[in-house]
Amino acid sequence: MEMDGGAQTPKKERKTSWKKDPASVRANILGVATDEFAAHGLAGANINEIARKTSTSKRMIYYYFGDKEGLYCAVLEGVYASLRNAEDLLDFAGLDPIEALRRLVEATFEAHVTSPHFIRLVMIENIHNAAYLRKSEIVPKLNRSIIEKLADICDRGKAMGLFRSGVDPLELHWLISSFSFYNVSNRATFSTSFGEALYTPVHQALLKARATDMVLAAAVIGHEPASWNTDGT
Amino acid sequence: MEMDGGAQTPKKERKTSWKKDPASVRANILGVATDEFAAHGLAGANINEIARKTSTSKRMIYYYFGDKEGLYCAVLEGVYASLRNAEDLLDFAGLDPIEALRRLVEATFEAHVTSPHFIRLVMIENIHNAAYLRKSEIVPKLNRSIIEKLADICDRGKAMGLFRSGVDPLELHWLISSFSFYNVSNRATFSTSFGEALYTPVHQALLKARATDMVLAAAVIGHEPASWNTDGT
DNA sequence: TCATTTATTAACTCCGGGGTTAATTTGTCA
DNA sequence: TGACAAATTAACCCCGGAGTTAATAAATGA
Repeated sequence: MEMDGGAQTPKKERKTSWKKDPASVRANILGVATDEFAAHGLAGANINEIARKTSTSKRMIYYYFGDKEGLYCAVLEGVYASLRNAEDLLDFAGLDPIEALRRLVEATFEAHVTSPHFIRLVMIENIHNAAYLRKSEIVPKLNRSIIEKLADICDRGKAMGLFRSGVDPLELHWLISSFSFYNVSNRATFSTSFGEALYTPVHQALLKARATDMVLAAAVIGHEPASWNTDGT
Repeated sequence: MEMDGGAQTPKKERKTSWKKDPASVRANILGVATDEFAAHGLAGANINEIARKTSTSKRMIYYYFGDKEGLYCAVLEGVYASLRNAEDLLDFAGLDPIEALRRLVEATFEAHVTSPHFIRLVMIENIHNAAYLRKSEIVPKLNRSIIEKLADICDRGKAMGLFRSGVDPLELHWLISSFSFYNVSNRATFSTSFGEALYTPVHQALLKARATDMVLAAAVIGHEPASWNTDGT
C-alpha cells in the first residue's frame, strides 16, 4: 500500500533563490500571530501552526521575536497602537459638550464591535493579570488620550452649567467601557444563556441608544432618558 | 558529586492501607481544578500540577472525569451552580419595585466582586466561544431565575406607573451585568492603563452607588441620579 | 572581489504533559 | 468465604510543540 512507489522520503530541496525583505516578513508573522493569539490565547496558540500560516519558516519567528512571549508582547502592543490611531481620528472640539459626549459614547460602542481582536487580547491579558501589558513602555501612554478627550468635554460641560458637579472623566470612561466591552467580550456566554435576541443589528442599535441616553442622563442636568420610554419593537 | 551516596532511587512503597471515599476524592479534585483552571485557563492549566495539589493521584482525575476537557466542564458547571444558589437566596417579593431594583443592582455588583473564580471561568469560556458551556444541559436553565426576578420587578413597576414603558428585563440584565462583570474582569488592564484609583474600597462603593443610581434613572420615571451631583471626595 | 554581516532554509533535539497500563486493596453480596 | 466490582496506587508511554543547530544565499562596502 506504499503510494510513493518506494521513493525515499524526499529531503525537501533547499530554496535556491529568495529575496531579503525583513520588514514584510516581520509584518507577515505579526499578522498571523495576532490572529492565532486572539483565537487561542498565549498557552493555546501553537508556534508550529503560526509558522505554517506565514509565508516564511518557524526559525524566522525566533529570529525576529526571540520566543513565544516576545511574539505575544509584540502582538499586544500592535493592537493597542492600532486602536489608539482609530481613537485619535475622533475630534469633538467643534461640538457642544452634550453632543460631544453622545458622539464619544456611540463611537466607543461601535469601535469595540469592530475590534474583536483587540477585545479578545485584552480578555486574555486580564486572564494573565496584565503581566505582559505591565512590561510595555508604550501602552500606558496610549490610553491617556481618551481620558483627555473626556476631561475636556466634562470641563466644558461643567463650565457651561450643563453637567452635574460629580461627573468625573475616569469614572465615566469606566462606565462607557464597561458596556461597550462586555457587549462584545461576553457575547458567547450571554447568548448561550439568554439567546441571541440582543445581538440582532436592530437590537444592537437600540442598546447603543439606550446606553448612550443613560450616560447622558447621568452626566447632564435635567436630561430625560427618552429612549427608555418606548419599547424597541 | 552523587549526593545520595550510591543509594538506588528507592521505588516508592505502595501505600499498603487506604480508605475508599469516592465522594471526597472527587470533591478534592474538583476544588483544586477550579483554582487551576480559573488561574491559567484550559490550555494553561496542568494536569500534573492539579494532581500534585490534590491529596490523591493523577490517575483518579481520569478515573472520575475522563480527560482534561471533562474535568474543565465539571468545574464550569460547578461554579455556575454555586452562583445560582447565591442568587436564589435573594428575595425581593416584599419590596416595592424601585427599592427591589436598587437592591438587585447592588447585590449583583457585590456578588461579582466576591466571585472571582466565576468571573475568570466565564472569561475563559468566552475565549472559547462558549464551546463547553453550550454542551451543558443545566447551565441555560440556571440563568433563567435572575431574568424572572427582574421581569417580576419590571411588571410591578410598570403596573404601578413607576417605570418607563420601554424597560425590558433582558436589556436591564445586560446593562447591570456589564458594569458588574467588567469591574472585576478588566481590573488588571484598567489599573495598568489608568491607575488603581477606582479600586479603593471607598471608590468602589461610590461606583456601585453611581451605577445603581443611573440604572434607576433609566428605569424609573422622574428619578434624579442624585449621586452624580457630588464628587466623591 | 571577497570578507563580513544579515536574512533565510531545512532538519533536529528534548522534555513536559496528557493520557495509559497493570497491579493491588477495599468493600459487597450470594 | 470467596468471587466480583469499585477504588486506588505507582510507574510508564509517547507525541507534540517550544526552541536550536548548522548550512547557505543575499546584501554591503572597502
